[in-house]
Amino acid sequence: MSDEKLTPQSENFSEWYNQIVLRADLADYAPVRGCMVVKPYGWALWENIQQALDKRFKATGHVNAAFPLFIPMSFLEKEKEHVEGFSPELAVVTIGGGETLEEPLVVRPTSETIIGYMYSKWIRSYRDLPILINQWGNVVRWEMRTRLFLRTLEFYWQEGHTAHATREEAIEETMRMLDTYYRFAIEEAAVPVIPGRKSQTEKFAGAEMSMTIEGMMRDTRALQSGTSHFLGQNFARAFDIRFLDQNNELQYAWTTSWGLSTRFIGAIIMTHGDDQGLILPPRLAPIQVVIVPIYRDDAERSLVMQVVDRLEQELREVFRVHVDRRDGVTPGFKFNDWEMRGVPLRLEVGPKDVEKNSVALARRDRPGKAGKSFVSQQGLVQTISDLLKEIHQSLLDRAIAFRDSHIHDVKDYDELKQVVDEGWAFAWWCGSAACEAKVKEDTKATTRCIPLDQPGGSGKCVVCGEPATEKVYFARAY
RNA sequence: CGGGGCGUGGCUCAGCCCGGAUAGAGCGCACGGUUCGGGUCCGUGAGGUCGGCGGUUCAAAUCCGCCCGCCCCGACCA
Repeated sequence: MSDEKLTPQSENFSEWYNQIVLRADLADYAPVRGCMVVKPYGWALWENIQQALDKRFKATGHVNAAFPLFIPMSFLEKEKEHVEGFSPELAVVTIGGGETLEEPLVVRPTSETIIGYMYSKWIRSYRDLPILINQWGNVVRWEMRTRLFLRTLEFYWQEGHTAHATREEAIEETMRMLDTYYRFAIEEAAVPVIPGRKSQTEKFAGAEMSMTIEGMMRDTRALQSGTSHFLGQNFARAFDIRFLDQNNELQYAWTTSWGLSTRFIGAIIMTHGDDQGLILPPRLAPIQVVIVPIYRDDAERSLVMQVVDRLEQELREVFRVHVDRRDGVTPGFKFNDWEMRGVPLRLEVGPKDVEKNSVALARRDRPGKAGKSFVSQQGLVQTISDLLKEIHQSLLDRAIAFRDSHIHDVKDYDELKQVVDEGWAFAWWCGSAACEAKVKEDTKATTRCIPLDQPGGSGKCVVCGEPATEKVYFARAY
């Protein structure tokens, strides 16, 4: 499977990424340009992401539903910014059943329009609000350049769409879902994203305000890892989503939408991975503990397997466990193989362990001997449980340390230009699109977000020197 | 869409410039043995009409034309 060494991150980060996706068995290239096949191991990871998020959505009062893949072209055209933003990347169906369609159907690039249409049918009274619906599905955006997980023509995601009676409530929802993503990223994936607001140029097509969680990858480039949009009344007006309020007055609803996609798998890979391969955060890893039996001959084998089988039964109750029963490959090969696949914890059982009632544990976040320990078979569930928590924390700590050491509080424009080559710049910004554009032209860096966490006070825009009240991150992004 | 690179067994590539007879290697795969606490070793074997179409030629993986696809860099983007 993985016979050769990975290209080191430092040598060619893109190449490292591509190799890891293929060799860790997460996904493969599909026969259609820009499309991917998510392989079972990658899909298992996505399923764990889905479960973790879905639980959080349900806990905040949301329900799931499913809307059609096809959307009438005219729907997209009802919201001006929306159609302008998406029309260049639409896949359009013009023939169905051998006949030219009266109206072309677009394969959904996102579902605000069709859901907006349905909401206008469903909403009559303030008593019908709020509507809090999420959908797990796939969408298509005809991108120029694609990369597995990061940008594919078709991708899997969830999109939440809510409608509210008041502006305040919709904004509250927008922020709640941003916080949901933020906590998911930190608590489940150990990915220390920064929550903040998108600039007007970077916001979602059709939104009044877009919130984002931005992650720093190990090449210091930024990855937008999840978004939550306050759509104002834009889509309500376009689709006539109106209701009678308590005073019997007709009002437009306030809507939000929020999404997180399979791109997040890319975030996990590029936040934690090292030159040995993938490192998966314990709470999301499809396999949390892999057991590698070690033996020389049939006699040792049966001895060892007895213990392995017993431990498997015991651990299976609590963890996602896999026993590597492959014969004909050496333990050393298996070690490397599972490290490539990012399994957070490896458990080795050999003849010596059978004798001493012990096992060897090797943690993925600390390569080599440093991460290896020998522990008793007694109380193993607790030992492993503690260790997995520790691994989660150490992954998070490491990622935070990396992120913070590559964020530079820049004082002037020269420093900004220098810094964005190998990090993020944190700077005062006046909010003008012209200053944003200048930075982009000079450095290829864009504003990533205006973080919620602001130092307060005011300063001078790093580009034009005009008064500024907010600080923003500038970085090169995926 | 602009710039660059590439398409030869499953993978990575050699061969192409300078056309010539059964198209090679390493890895992987199958079988047998050997090994097994950090990517074992040996043997045997299966597997490719060289991206597609057309042209030149006695003869094309090799030369010419068109097309298709992929990767990297840019513009666009979850």
